[in-house]
Amino acid sequence: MPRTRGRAPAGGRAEALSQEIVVGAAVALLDEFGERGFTFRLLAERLKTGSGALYWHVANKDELVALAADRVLGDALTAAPGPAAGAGAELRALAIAVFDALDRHQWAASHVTAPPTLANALRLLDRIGTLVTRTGLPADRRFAVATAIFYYVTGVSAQIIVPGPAGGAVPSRDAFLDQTAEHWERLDPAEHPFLTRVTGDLRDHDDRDQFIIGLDLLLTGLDVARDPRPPA
Amino acid sequence: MPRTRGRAPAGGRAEALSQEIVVGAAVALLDEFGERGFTFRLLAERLKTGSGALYWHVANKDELVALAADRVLGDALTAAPGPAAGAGAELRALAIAVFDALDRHQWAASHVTAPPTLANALRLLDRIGTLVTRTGLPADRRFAVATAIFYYVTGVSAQIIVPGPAGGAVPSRDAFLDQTAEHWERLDPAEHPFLTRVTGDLRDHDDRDQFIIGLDLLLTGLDVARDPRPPA
DNA sequence: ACCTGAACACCGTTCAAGT
DNA sequence: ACCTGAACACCGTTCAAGT
Repeated sequence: MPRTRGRAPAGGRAEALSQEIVVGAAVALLDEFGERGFTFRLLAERLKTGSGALYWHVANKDELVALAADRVLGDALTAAPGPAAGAGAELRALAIAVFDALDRHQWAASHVTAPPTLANALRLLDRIGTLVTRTGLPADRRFAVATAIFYYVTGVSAQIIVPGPAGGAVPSRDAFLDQTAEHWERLDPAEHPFLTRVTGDLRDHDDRDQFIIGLDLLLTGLDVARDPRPPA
Repeated sequence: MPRTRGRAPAGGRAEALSQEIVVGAAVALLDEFGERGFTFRLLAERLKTGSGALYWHVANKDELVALAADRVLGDALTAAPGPAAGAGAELRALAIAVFDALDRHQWAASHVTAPPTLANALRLLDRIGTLVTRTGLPADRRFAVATAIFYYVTGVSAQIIVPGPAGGAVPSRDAFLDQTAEHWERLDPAEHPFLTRVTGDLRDHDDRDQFIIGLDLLLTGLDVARDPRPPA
């Protein structure tokens, strides 16, 4: 039972404020209004408190958003499936679980920084490193490879998951892709020989599949690094 | 010769404003003061104009920063070395040139979005796609692989290159790493079996090398995808 | 120890007015 | 067509005062 020292909370709030409550409310508002629409005033209102009160629980807005993003990572870790057939498969499932969690909270990906210092980012890197170890990779390469996978997951997710304008409003991803594809089609084929030929792929592609394709390239590379075969 | 219609520019500015001049000044100020310290007022002052004048040349601050980031990508493209021995080697050199350019302008990486719409981002993806084509990868996989490499380069760069506080002030990356390593050392080895064993690697690692290690994993994966060998 | 809410310093953007 | 600069609406953060 949480001790409630000092004055009882005002308004309708049942519990005293805590960092956990503040971060939880921040996640909800970031989901709802996006990073743009998320303000301390709004958060204070939602928590029925003064905006100054928040500074008792977090140092500033940057720290709060970082903590909110770390909580999203925590969701991914608990959502990730358990032991699978082989460390490689488990690594793949973990990475996809993180992508999916970040996709559900589009503002979050760009706030996961490296090297990790927050609790769930640390857990994630540790789990990746443990799985990399289990693939049999020599000890002197484990840190670099684990970090590379961590960077891929968070960095590429942030690149793919562009935080659409508002939370609920989806201004049609298809419309955006169509518009971009038309733009590419109007380019000069002499200057853009590749792009002018792949507009069909652009229209059809799926973001999650794209993430997985790159991930599989990376994991294949890991496989080769672990067990190099002589050139044919 | 640029036509200068209307009133001659005030103050000491020799030329009329243009989007090119505005973006150039924005890059300089972003380098100097970081994204935090970069304001339209400061930019207007630097250009000896009113802050409202900037809105004649760019729609808003977001667009201006995106254009500034795209210019950094342009630098990378002109800096990238020419034809190398093999498409794979050229791909690798191009990716590293982009990383280096983004490293020189730490605010830029997180503002390169996908799918690309700005001029230099389009050039970069086209160049990557052309090189991927030259490796001999079948047509139906080129788009996905080229995009994966593009995402890796921009996304992982953004993750690795954390925009230090101010522009010139370097609050010692080593100090930060030391501090993080100490943090990891204090973790419970039962909960973090991997991290507590790699603090040495953390202290010693080089960001650019890390980028390249992941890149090489990816390119190895591409190599295998292009020319799959039967399992041993 | 924790909360309140007004006050401060600042910022992006707009716009009527100029040339 | 392009620039000026004041004005508007808003925001993160601080802090004296409360309990």
